[in-house]
Amino acid sequence: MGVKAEQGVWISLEAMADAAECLKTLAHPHRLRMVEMLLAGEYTVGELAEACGIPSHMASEHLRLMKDRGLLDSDKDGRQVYYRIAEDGLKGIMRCIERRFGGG
Amino acid sequence: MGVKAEQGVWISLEAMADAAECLKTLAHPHRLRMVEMLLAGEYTVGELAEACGIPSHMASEHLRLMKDRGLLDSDKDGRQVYYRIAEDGLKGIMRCIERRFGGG
DNA sequence: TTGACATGTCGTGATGTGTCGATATATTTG
DNA sequence: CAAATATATCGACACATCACGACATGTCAA
Repeated sequence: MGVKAEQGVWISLEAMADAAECLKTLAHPHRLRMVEMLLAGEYTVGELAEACGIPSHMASEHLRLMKDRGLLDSDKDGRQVYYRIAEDGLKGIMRCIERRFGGG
Repeated sequence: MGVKAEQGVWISLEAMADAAECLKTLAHPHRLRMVEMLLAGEYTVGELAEACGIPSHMASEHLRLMKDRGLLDSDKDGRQVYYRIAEDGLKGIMRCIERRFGGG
């Protein structure tokens, strides 16, 4: 007990606040599902909404939140809007989630 | 645009809810700092509190939250309490965070 | 036993978040 | 133009979260 490694320098609390905001944005079952899907390809608001079982105007709000925080980006095509991953780090996080929570 | 991979089966929304709860628990700068430290060794409530710059009774609340949700465990030694990592998956998540937010 | 110390618990007020219905905007089709 | 469709926005409400002070518990040492 009390055994600790020799390390005195940690990630700054400011960086941890950024990381926390990113995790908080991700920490919702529907948003996680959307990110999971978008890591595999592009989807419209309606497709993402249907996969989550929610009305599309709610999907739109989740997507806007993630876009505002830099996680996603979007392209308009006619009256549809395609979203895609903008933050590269999401791939690694989702891999961790799949390892721990997937196929169980 | 509209290019998507051939995949029809995602992690269940129930599993995503579990993952979301885990991420939400982690999504706080002080809790992230605590987890980062505990991945390197064992620390007492007071040591973790000082590293975060918060009173120890607040550190105690964060630690209880993470323990209640299965992320941490603790051992009492006299009047001190040592916390340690209980959830193996935290290692991978923290590695992602260090890659993306560390040293920058 | 008394006091100091480490940790934990409780109640509260401020702030943030999720959900939903109603409505708005933009685009295509007839 | 009018109707239908896809997406976005607004306002309101319930609910969760956070930081904090006050207080409680347990442990050690004099």
